[in-house]
Amino acid sequence: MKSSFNTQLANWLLDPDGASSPIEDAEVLKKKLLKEDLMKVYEEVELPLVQVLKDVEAVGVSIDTKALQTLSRGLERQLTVLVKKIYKEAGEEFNINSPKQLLDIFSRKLKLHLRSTNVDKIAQFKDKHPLVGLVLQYRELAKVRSTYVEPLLTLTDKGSRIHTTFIQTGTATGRLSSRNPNLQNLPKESQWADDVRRAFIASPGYTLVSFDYSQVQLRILATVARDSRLIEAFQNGEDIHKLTASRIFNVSLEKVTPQMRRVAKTLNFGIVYGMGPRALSRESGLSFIEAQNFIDSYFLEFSKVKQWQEDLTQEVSSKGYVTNLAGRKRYFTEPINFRAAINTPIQGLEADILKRAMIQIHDVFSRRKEWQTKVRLLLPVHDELLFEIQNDTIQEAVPLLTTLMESAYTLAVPVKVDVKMGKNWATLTPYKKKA
DNA sequence: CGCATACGCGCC
DNA sequence: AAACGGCGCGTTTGCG
Repeated sequence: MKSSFNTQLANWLLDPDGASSPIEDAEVLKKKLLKEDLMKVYEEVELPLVQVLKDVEAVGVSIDTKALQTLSRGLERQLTVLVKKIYKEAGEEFNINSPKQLLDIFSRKLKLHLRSTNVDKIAQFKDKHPLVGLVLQYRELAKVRSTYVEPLLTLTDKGSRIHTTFIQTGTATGRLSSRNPNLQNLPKESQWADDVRRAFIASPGYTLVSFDYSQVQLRILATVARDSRLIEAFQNGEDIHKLTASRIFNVSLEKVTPQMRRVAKTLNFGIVYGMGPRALSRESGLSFIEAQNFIDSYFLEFSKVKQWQEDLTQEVSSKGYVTNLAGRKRYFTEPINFRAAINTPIQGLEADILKRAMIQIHDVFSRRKEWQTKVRLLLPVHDELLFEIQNDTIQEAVPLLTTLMESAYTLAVPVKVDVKMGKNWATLTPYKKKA
């Protein structure tokens, strides 16, 4: 089979931010890929992934359009009621969707002089005036309807399946993105999440099975920072957030309260993003000083992580780029965003792990003709793969898929996958191996 | 009038 | 005063 050189992939790998002008000539691009040590990730990951994604797009996800239509009508009705209430409370009609007009209303009617109307800023004033709560309710409903329910109904095909488009060359870190519709940002925790996700169903005779990499970014951090404490904790299957809590609060593991663990969890995830005290205090409710102290304690305890961050900022300053363990590369220009630089090798390797898993799985299952239609990849979501599997094949396929995902890439710590299954995407329950 | 931008918000 | 990384999208608003 003739496989022509993919210039789009090559251009993107050479400069995933798309800052420099694309080079057209394939021979020049090949030389550049070699020179920049990007040929491996091109040949082993991006090129084979093209066909995998095509297949995934073609399969699509089955949608319960009846459920969506019911949801749509319900939202419509409730929104009508809400709008009336809001106009009444405000004493006039205005465009609730306009932050500008909303600020004006808040200022004139509530004597609340704000510079932003986002939920974090205004939620605290819910008790002060009923209008605030009503507006937030309206926002939630309007968001669900206009961003999810209506577009999903529009984009579902005659066979009740929806086909997203994956953008393989759209992100700076190596992740995929999804559009028309974006199936990677469906509500999960909000009040309406289940109503939306219930509409994503398994084909008749199939079951949805999701495979989630467990704390993969922290496992990558442990690996790249070579932090022995983190590595040990993952090797021993310890509760990583509890461990962090114990260290930063300077108490024994048994004395860690749920509260302390929560802060530690925020911090653990934040570290990956280069989080500062301000962000931590905002996220956790701690004071700025407390947040600063916890970050200091964290770096005192996990000094290798601190060291890794410092080394990396050095490197990006001198070389002008960062790479991840898979060889993927991202250039930074002045002024360098060091937080992005810190996050890039972690988020990027996560993407490479998932991509390698997808390719591996595609290879294995396309070789087994009898399994081709029985195990279908429906959707990658950054650290998760959603499949639909024919009911009589689940017991056989799940362990194999789990193993393939867990062995897609070798880290300094075990790579673990959590499996859940169900008839729709809202009600997945942990997979239990049959005895 | 269409297009680009800002805002706000959903996910990992 | 401020900076927590990566996305896509609906709506409003300003610009040309």
